[in-house]
Amino acid sequence: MGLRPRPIQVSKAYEQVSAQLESQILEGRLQPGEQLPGEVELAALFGVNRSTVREGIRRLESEGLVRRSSPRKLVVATPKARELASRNSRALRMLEVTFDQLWRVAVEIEPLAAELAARNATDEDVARLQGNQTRMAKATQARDDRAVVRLDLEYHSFIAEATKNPALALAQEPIGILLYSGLEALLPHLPQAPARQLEAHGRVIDAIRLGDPDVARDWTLRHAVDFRRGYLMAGLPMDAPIAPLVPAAGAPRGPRETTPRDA
Amino acid sequence: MGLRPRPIQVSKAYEQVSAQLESQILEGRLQPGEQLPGEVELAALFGVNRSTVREGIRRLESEGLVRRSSPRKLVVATPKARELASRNSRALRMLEVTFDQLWRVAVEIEPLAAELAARNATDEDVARLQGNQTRMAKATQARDDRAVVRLDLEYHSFIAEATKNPALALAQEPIGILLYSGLEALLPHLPQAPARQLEAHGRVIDAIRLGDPDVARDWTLRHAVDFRRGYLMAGLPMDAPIAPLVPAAGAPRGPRETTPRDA
DNA sequence: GTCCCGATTAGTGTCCGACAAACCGACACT
DNA sequence: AGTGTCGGTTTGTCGGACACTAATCGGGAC
Repeated sequence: MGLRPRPIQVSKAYEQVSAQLESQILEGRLQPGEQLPGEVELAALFGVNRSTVREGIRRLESEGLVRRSSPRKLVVATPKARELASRNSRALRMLEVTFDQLWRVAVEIEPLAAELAARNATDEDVARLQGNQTRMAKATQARDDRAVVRLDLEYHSFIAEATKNPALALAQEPIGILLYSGLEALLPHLPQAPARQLEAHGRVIDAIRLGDPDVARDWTLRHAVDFRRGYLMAGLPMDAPIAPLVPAAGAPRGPRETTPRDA
Repeated sequence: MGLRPRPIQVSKAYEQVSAQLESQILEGRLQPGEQLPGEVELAALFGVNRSTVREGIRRLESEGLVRRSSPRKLVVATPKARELASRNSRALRMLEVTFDQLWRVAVEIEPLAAELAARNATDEDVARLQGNQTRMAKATQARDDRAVVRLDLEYHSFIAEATKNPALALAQEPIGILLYSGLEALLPHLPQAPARQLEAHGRVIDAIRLGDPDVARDWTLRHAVDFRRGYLMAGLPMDAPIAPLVPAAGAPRGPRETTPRDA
């Protein structure tokens, strides 16, 4: 029959605490920067024990809705894009997303990001990008693969920020983080890759500095296509998870039970 | 001077608990589906109090890395795309993203999503989309604005899922959720909007069913452009936050202090 | 032997009380 | 003015306790 039993859920007290605080924040009754009462006072207000309040607060903290400005002060905050990005990329890694899946999205988003960066970047953004480029040149010359990867990730992050578009940053960063981590596997096979990358970055940065969206877009697209080609040439698999969840080496594959104890 | 003090951070015990468990999960030593020991046992293993363990677990729970399959069983899990999406869209709302910012990203991503859906959708995906379309037709005829919005969000969510590309879904869903919530403000001004939407959806769904990526992409692009035009025609602001953080009606705007208590 | 039902047990949710350490603000001192 | 000291406040952590419920087990009915 038409009976559709919504799964009943007993609401634990600590969930109600975080839920209530959350809705107060989302409704704007508690505005970012505002300070919350201490744990004891909160406990009194909600009529629960301090331990319960603490568990509720942990959740809000981990979601970035509140933050400790100092160990004593709990203030309402807006989630930071960077933290969201890293959480999202972690999730993607766990979902065992493939290079191909990531690339398909990146090849559409990154050119847009470059375009918007060219439209909206501040002088400061440009300066940061140029600083990145300088360091990248050094790392390239020194053949420091690890630094190259790190700086590449930083470059993409700077671009995302320069767009002044949080929606874009949120969509792009997790993908960029994961995709360009794949660079690490690529570099040993393609010694010339960093040099090509350096040039592409340079062109894009110039275009951004000059406020030329079309050139920025174009070179970013080329860069992405080039990256894929490099990945193919290196013989790396497009359809395998970027960072497969390695089963603990030597451990039996069967469903292990309860404990993380095997030290 | 050149002194660059790295911000010193004391690591609380509950943070170490969640951090250790998290890294065990990310390294694959604890695999999804695996069950964790009870709180008491964990407390013993880590050599801390149960309360401390609980606070650590709250964090992992809220990040979707662990989940309670039954109230008694705590199992390792992979974060669910839907939950990530809602958290991300909440964050975007708090960042006061504008219609224009959202739309610029959506207009690039959604056509891609439609294309990939046309390539990868299963029969089941198509059936779900058709079910959505049927209900949308009813809601349109009944002029039930609320239902139209809800079904539109569902439509976009189904498309995202049909792509079989988690990276895309993660990038698209938060934006779609927020952008098409704007539909609610639009409908009263444009009575003909639902009908146009219905047609566009129908075309896209047909293209997906027939496995025609180009048509799916094309109609989705048209739909997005149309949406923007409608928004403009309705005289709605493109540069204002989609969902401004409303200060509680009638409340003084000054920086309120500590309490959420005014019931 | 299998199946169902009640008793048992284990584990979570919540509370209480306590204490050390850190933090913050104020005050005294040089 | 700048610095040291001090005391109250708040957090982080602990140990213990108890109710309630889900899983488990044992026993009786078939």
